[in-house]
Amino acid sequence: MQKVLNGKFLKKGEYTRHTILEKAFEISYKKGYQATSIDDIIALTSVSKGAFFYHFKNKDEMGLAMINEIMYPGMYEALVIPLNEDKPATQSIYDMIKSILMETPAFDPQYGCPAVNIIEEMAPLNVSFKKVLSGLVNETQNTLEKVLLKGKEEGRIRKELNVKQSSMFIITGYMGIRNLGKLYGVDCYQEYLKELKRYLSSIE
Amino acid sequence: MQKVLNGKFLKKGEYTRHTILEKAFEISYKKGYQATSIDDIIALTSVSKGAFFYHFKNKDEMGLAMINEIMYPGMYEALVIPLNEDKPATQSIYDMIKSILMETPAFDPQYGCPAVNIIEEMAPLNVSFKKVLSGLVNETQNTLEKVLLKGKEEGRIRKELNVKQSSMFIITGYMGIRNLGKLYGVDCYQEYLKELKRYLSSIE
DNA sequence: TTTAAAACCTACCAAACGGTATGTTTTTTT
DNA sequence: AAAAAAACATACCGTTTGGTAGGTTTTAAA
Repeated sequence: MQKVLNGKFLKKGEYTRHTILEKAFEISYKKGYQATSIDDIIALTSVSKGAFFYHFKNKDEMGLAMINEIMYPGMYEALVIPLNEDKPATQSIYDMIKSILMETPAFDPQYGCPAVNIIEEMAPLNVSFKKVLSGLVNETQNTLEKVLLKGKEEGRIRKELNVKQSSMFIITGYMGIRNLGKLYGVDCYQEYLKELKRYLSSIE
Repeated sequence: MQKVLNGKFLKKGEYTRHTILEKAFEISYKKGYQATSIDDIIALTSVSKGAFFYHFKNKDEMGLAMINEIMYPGMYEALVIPLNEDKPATQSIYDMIKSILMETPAFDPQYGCPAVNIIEEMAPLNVSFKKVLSGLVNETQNTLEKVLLKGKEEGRIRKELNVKQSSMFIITGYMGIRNLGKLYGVDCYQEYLKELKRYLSSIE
């Protein structure tokens, strides 16, 4: 019991489990989830196949754990926390999206957004993935809605605005630009952000 | 020389080649490109593996042919042609997107859009795919730009609007809603379309 | 210090994968 | 009708895949 992660002490087993998930996240972000083999993962972790299957009863259980234990907290840090800062609603949303797009070194435009990728790939194929990913998107949309609603109350956003509709529209834009970025790189991020700003000012 | 396709007479070889591409398109739309095996395809076409490799020297060459010979014409029919109808710009764009989303029986919300799917999956992994898919998106964006420009000239769209920016924003929205639809189905299409209409009226 | 549980390792397996080699049939040209 | 080219079929191959069996080491509780 001497391994440390984020200031927490972990049992050895918990630590290896977590590194497996982290490495699986890294590889599947670039190669896709299905194309990432268990052999790929254990090669990068220098953990044996026996250890892998001690912690996860099959690949998909690992994949679900990866979403819950790596991507969920990552989404929280990149999205929920910044949106709770005390700024005008539209500014807060714009800054958050710009920050995710331009200032997250772990994300490479050519590989898009891990969450978007795995939705695209796995939601149609596996109901368990679909459920847990729906939960993740629900949370981000709820957070956006709250910000827009608060903006309304502060009189900074149009009273007639349908916040559910608008927050969904913002999310689809983000998902789309992450996809387009795979073709055109950061250049198209800039143009997207400009038009996003225009859209946001249109709801003020 | 008696096989007929779209009113054209095809040599037998050309016909089988085309059916291979069509079936490959069908399966890979639902399973993903990489997860679709050659055995899957030949099982559905009742064509032998020898025939497959007579027509394509490997799987990726088939995949590229599938994009060029199936998806490209499909994009043309669903996008370019409708946008050239004589309507006000924003109306034309809205109708086209609504039609693709709601009135294309071959597309199932849970499986998204074939073009978006294969961009997401293959653009980061294979430069040949990236190139041909960039071409496809370029053409759709150019078509959108032309429509917006024409709308400007007719005085129906704001003079200050950056058409490149706006057309890209519209495309990212479409890509995103196709992704979100995998989680929430047609229900979210409706809400997206409402906000799209709001956005389009904001550029008038 | 003993003991039991947790954590891990090695070697293996059947199925599926993309692709090839070699031959046969069908179609077209001469 | 003969010859050549196009179009296909069958059987196979090496590799990779997710997963298992069975034993060994490491850690923590008694």
